[in-house]
Formats: sequence, structure tokens, C-alpha cells
Amino acid sequence: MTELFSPKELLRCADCPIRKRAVCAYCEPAELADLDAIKSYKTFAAGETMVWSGDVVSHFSSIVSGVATLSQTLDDGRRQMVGLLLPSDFIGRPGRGQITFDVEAKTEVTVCRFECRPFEVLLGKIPHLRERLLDMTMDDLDAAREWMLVLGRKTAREKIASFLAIVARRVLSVEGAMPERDLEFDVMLTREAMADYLGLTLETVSRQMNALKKDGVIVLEKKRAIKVPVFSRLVAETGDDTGFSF
Amino acid sequence: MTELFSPKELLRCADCPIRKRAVCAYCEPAELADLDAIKSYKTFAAGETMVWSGDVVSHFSSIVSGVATLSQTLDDGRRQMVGLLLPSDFIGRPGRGQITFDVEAKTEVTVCRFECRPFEVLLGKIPHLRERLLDMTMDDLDAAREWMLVLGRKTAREKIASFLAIVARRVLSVEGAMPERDLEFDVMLTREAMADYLGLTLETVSRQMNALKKDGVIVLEKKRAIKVPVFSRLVAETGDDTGFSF
DNA sequence: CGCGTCATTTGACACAGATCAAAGACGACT
DNA sequence: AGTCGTCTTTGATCTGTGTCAAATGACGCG
Repeated sequence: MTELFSPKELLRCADCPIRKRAVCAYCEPAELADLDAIKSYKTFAAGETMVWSGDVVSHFSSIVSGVATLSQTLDDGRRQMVGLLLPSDFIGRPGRGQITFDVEAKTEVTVCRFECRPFEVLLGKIPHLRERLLDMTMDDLDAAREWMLVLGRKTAREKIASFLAIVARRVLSVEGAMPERDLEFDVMLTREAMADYLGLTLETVSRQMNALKKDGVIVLEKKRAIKVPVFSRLVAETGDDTGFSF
Repeated sequence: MTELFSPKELLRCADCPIRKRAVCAYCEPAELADLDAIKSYKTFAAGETMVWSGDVVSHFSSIVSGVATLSQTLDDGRRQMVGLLLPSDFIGRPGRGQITFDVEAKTEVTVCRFECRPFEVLLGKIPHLRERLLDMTMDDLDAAREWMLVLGRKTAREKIASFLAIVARRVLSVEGAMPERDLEFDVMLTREAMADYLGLTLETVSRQMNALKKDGVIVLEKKRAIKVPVFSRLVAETGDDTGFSF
């Protein structure tokens, strides 16, 4: 369980990689100090379940690095991912003790976390915190609704293309600008996890990935490492020209 | 375009049928007076589009009576409903001018609405309003995520059963207690709208409704009027015993 | 009362994606 | 370098839903 960030390196919020996008994004330095006082870091290993559905959670967390997923399971084992958590995403629901989804670390994940009660107190004290939380929740809602269109109405090929386009946008927007050509990134998920996200089987995911590769839409170098020669070509395969905001 | 509620009847918030569940639910009488001062009512005919995707909206609205839907359309006409709006549901996104979904009245709909700017000012002034809006948004997010499981992993029969169970819970919770046996309600949607909600075709919806009827899970009296002899029997058909909170 | 419109049902058939099965690939560990 | 476990690919079939088409029913209107 090696750590990408040691607690020491991160003690100062000013240096935090997610400072500008996390729940604390709107906070002034003085307000940040209040959060700083109650925060701590924790790292989870790849594959570890961070929270089980139904658990009473003790902390709210922001992902600092790594990738986690939110998912639901039916009694007979059918599984659906309902959220993809990347750096700056928030986990937990102020006002509710419970969480109704499993949260799993797909890579090693480091979170910045706050005990529920103290955080809820700050929520009452810091308007900027509330505003950011509401904005993030509304963004999540929009993303979930975009995804319902993908799940309900798109073909397997369109689902894969939509997924890759979303991941490309999100991963690369964390890093900075996104070029139209020759963009490269990693899908950090197994074919099975992609299938769970897309409402498909892993076999279908594999076949469609290879079909997109054969058609030159993507280049697969190391199974998970995707290269997209022309981004608009990928977008054209998603079925809708209107891009996602996820 | 007959009106179920005339503006006059509704002038006083204290008498409002959605007083306890709408965005104003947490407000004190004094706070309510501020909202009262900027509110107005509007009625839409069944079938009317209340907002087009991409529109810059001038008002935020709460549904007072009737049923509306939130939906997205792909270029080639494929359609997915992403929200079912019943009395007390809120339409619009403070902080964003645009809406990215079509909002359609499926029955005659009366809304209580507020101009965006004045409402946003009150949002800054009234903590109870903010809190309620955040709670409602989080409830919507949970509902959307539950629905992703339905869209991604359930069979046609399970989808129909899930839909009926959700509508039963929502419609009847507005009216009061929900009995286990012999509950009756109206699905206010056509087979086509149900199909759009469930990611199915209207033919499949029709077939599965009749299959559930043949198996005695539901009784169909007038196409849209559903009777459920034993509610738990319907829930058993949804594929998951863990009920929905929608 | 008959006509037109719209919602719904029913039937026959096709196909996308699921399922079942097996073989490769790749990395980690000894 | 070899072995084990996990992830991925590939092939052969099956099946749930979609698609196309037409009949039936429900309701308002002249």
C-alpha cells in the first residue's frame, strides 16, 4: 500500500492538487483554515471497498488521487455502477448518516476526509462550503441524467464511445487543456467494471473496444492505455453531437 | 385549459397542498411571506412543452398539481425520460440560467413559480430554503441513481414492475398512507411515455403490462387505472427486495 | 350515430447482445 | 525462467427485445 501523497506533503491546503475543484473550492483562506483543522488523510488499496452499502458513515471524503466507483448490486449478483469518482469528487451526504451504494477503490485512492458532525457544523458556518456542495450535487445530478440516456437508449458501440469520451474529458480536464488530436489517457477500469458502468457484459465491451480499434477510432497500446487520433471522430461514434458535461 | 386551482384559491401559502414537501417546506411563516411576495401561478395544458432543452429559463417552478416529465432526445429521435415530476417537485437550477432537458406537461399542470433573480436573492437570505433545496437535489440524485440500476440491469418485466411500484409509492404518499392490499392508482402516462422512461419500446411495455395482468400481479381496469391486489407481490417482481426511496 | 384520431394490443420475424466455453496475454511471485 | 492467478480475447449459439405491420379499442366531435 504505497502512498502517492504522504500526509506531511498535504498538510497545507494551499498546495492541495484538488484545491480548486473540491468541496472547498469556493472557500477563502480563513475559511480553509477551519476545514484544515478537522481534516485528515486516508489511503485505500486498489480493490478495497471503502464503504459498504448501508453502512453508517463516520466521515465525508474528497478524492485526492485515484479512481473509485459507486455501485449497486441486485440480490442475484447483477451490478450497476452509478458513479465514477475521480479526484475532487465528494463522497457522503450531509444530513444523512447512511450511504446506499458501495464505494470501491479501483486504483489506490487517497482521500481528504472530515468527521461528519464537525463538517456539518462548518457547513452551517461557511456559506461558500454550502454553495459548492450544492453546485457539485447538481453537477452530479446532471451527469447521472446524461448517463440515463446512455443506459436506456444507446447501442453497445455508442455506450463504449460515450464512456471513453467522458473519461477522456474528465481525466484530461484534471490535467489541463485537452487537445483535439492524439490525446492519450488511461481507462483505469477493467473490462468488467466498464461493463458494470455501461449495462453490458464484459465480452461485449471487449468486442466493441476491438471494433473501435479496427475502425481506427482508437488505438489500444496496453489494453488500458487508450490513444485517440482524432477526438471528434470518437465523439461522432457516441450517437449525439452535443457533448457531455460530466 | 381548465384550471384545477384558480390563482385566488392559492394565494395563501398556508393552504397550499404542497406546503410540507416543496422547496418551501422548511420555511417559517415569516420566511414564507418573503416567498409569497414574489410567487405567481401558471397552468399548462396536457401535452404542452413547459421548457425546451437549451432554453434560458426566467422562472423556477414547483409543481402544485399534475404530472410533468424531464427528457432528453438524441438527434435520430431516440428519447429517454430522466425525471418524473410530481406535485412538490422543483424545476430549475439556481446558479445556472439554462436547462438541458425538455420539460413536458403530461397532464394539466399548475406550478407555483418565482423569477430567477429574486428567488436567488431569497436563497441567500433564508437558510431553510437552501437546506431544503440541497436535500431535494440529493433526493433527486439518489432517485436518478436507483433508476440507473433499473435501466442498466433489469429485464423488461422487472422494469415495468419497478416503475409501477415507484409510481404507487409516490402517488399514494402524496395522498397519505399506503395500504398493502388493494391499492389503486393511475399511471398518468401513455405506454409510449412509460417506454421512454424505461428504455423500452411501447410494444414491449404493452406486452409486459398484459403479462403482469395475466399473472394476477396487477388488475387493469381502464388501461391507465391500475389495481394492485397485493403490493408485496408487485415488489417481488421488481428484482430487488430492497424498496425504492424515490 | 358514424367518422377520425389517438392509444393500445397482437402477431411474425430479425437481430443485438447475452450466455456458455475455451484459449491467450500479462504481470507478480518464487 | 516457470507457474499461478487475473484479465482479456475470441468463437458458437441462444434469446429477449426491437422492428414492422395490421387490427382493435376508446373517445370526442360534427
